[in-house]
Amino acid sequence: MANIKDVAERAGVSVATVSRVLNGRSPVAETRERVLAAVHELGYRPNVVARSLRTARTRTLGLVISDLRNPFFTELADAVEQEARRLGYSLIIGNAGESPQQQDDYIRTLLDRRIDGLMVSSAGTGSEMLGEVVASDTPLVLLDRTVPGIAAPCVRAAGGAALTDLAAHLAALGRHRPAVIVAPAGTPIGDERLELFATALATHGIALPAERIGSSPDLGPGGGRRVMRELLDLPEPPDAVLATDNLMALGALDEVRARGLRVPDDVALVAFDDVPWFAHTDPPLTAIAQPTRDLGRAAVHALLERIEGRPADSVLLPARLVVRRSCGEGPTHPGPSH
Amino acid sequence: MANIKDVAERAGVSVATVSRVLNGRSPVAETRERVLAAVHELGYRPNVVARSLRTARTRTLGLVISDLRNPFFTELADAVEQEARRLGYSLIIGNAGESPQQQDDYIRTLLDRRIDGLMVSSAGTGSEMLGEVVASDTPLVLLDRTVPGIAAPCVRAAGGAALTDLAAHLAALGRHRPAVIVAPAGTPIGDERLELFATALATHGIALPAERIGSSPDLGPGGGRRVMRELLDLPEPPDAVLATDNLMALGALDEVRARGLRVPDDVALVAFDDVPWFAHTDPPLTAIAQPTRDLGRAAVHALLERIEGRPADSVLLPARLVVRRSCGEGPTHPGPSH
DNA sequence: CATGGCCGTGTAATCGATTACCTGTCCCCG
DNA sequence: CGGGGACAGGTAATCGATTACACGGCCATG
Repeated sequence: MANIKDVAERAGVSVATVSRVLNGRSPVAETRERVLAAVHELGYRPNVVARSLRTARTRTLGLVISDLRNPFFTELADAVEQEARRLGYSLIIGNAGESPQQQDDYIRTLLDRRIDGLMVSSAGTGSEMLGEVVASDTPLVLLDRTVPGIAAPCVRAAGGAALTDLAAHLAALGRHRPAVIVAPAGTPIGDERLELFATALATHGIALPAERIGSSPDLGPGGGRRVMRELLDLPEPPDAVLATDNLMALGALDEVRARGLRVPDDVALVAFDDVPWFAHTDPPLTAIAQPTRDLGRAAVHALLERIEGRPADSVLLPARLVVRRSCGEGPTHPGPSH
Repeated sequence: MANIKDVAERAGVSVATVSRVLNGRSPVAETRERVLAAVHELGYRPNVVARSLRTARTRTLGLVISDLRNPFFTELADAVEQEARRLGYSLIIGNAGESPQQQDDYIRTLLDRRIDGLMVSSAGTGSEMLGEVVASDTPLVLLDRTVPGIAAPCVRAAGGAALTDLAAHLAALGRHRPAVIVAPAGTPIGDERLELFATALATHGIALPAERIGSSPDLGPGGGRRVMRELLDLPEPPDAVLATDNLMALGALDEVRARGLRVPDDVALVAFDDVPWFAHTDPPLTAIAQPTRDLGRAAVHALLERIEGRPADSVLLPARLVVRRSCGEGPTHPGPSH
């Protein structure tokens, strides 16, 4: 593969001149033409590895997400990737698979590659690598999930308004025994959603007792199903369940159907995170939709601010309630009317 | 951030010795200890950019896929990423969004970054960049989709057996007016699936006339829905539809429901590509499942063979039919019995 | 006791770019 | 007509690693 020296020789100039032409500096028209011709004839492309070594910038961002197979994170990653690319950056996506160990592994790799900035949607709790990121001066932005003790801007959705709407929705439908399926206590975002929901319910005089708060360390469908089983086995089973993750909601739905029960007749079901598929499940699921693509874009922008040396603030974007049919009453929907 | 020179100074040795210790070459125990101590105290990590410049290897692979938001490709990407990481490689995922132009853009970027090898699940047809990849001697493996005229091993699923099973399944259920929703003619993989299916149907004496072969350049739900509309508007509408992509199947399902028709009562629906959500749609969809994770692993292995200078063969892994309820009869399934 | 080989380690070239600094030309103006 | 400034473009240092080659010390062997 041709390098800058080959181009210089063919154009009869020095490497410095070639570099200047390609980076839009001084040279005069005639020289410039010769260089560009040589570049074209040789099919020359600058070696970004060498360039990065010299300039100490890689024009690459890192994104570590909790679970690539979770459609919420997929869409987030897609949005981040598009925005990064639009701004001239490449993106390396790291998949932590909800394991803090794997997450640290990946952050390590990304730091080694000297990425210009890092976005992390943190898996689980305590990760010493995040501390190292801050110590290494690599610009960092947290995405979707905050991490206590880490001084970095966080971009996420504010669920308050949507959860208030949801509480009102459930109250209006006469559901008075709500339950929640959350990530284990200690996960900042789970705790927050739980608290906001409980507060919203309280304004309608509805309680959320501890036994109707179920959690599982497995954030996939399996975990959701197991928690739903426990909830349904309660002496006073819930008449409405909010799952704080879309995959857990799916598992919960499985358990309901496996028992021959029906949503929403026997129990209402709501998911946090709206994903396209929820419109096609049986029944279509009411969900709290995060502004996923906006979150991705905002994260990239915040990160670029930090990369360029400016401070960046945390960003909170509002989530909203999308009512379908899984609570007993939905919008008139062009679907089969059974 | 500390570099190799800092380590050398602190350990009282030369940079060469440090490099040798870290790469497991000669040095003697005592020197080695001093070096490792210095590495540890300084928190030294080798600069992979500099290393790559020198060694001309980046230990990074590229994967360009057609659409990150399509769950089939997501799972594929996830499998590829895990296997690559297991073998000590990083992965840069590029999202072509079904646009050949964007695909070429991304391939260009990846070549510029001097990735060690490239996997491409090609969007659409004719891409001159793929030719350039071959010309640049960058190891290349095609994934899921072949590209005529490109001499590279291709890893994909063989749909023959599954499509034969499907034809038998439909025949047994008395469906005699099948239709197909495919990508536009010319897309190698679409054509192939179509042909295999037609052949399989023929052995049961079932015809697949041209008017029941619908295609759309839009491979998302929108395209699927539009094609399904045309099919249902036929004077003799089909009683079974195979969509060769999971998102198109989803759009098709939408159209059926929007008309107040029912699956499978009014029309059977089958999707190529099984994704977890199909078990939760209304009704659960019968699908042809590709061995997605195996495909991802095989692609990485084939690519590494080529990177290490050995030839690599194309790989064909069998797909299989997963029967659910969208053709009118499914396995006893723990679901609501309505 | 001299010589040769081996082993551990240092010196310096190298990868391919960017860029500070210097040189040489040309032109303008006093 | 000479001096200075502007500007094009060349020379060489630099980024941080790897690695070919050289060197010196030690041991073994003739």
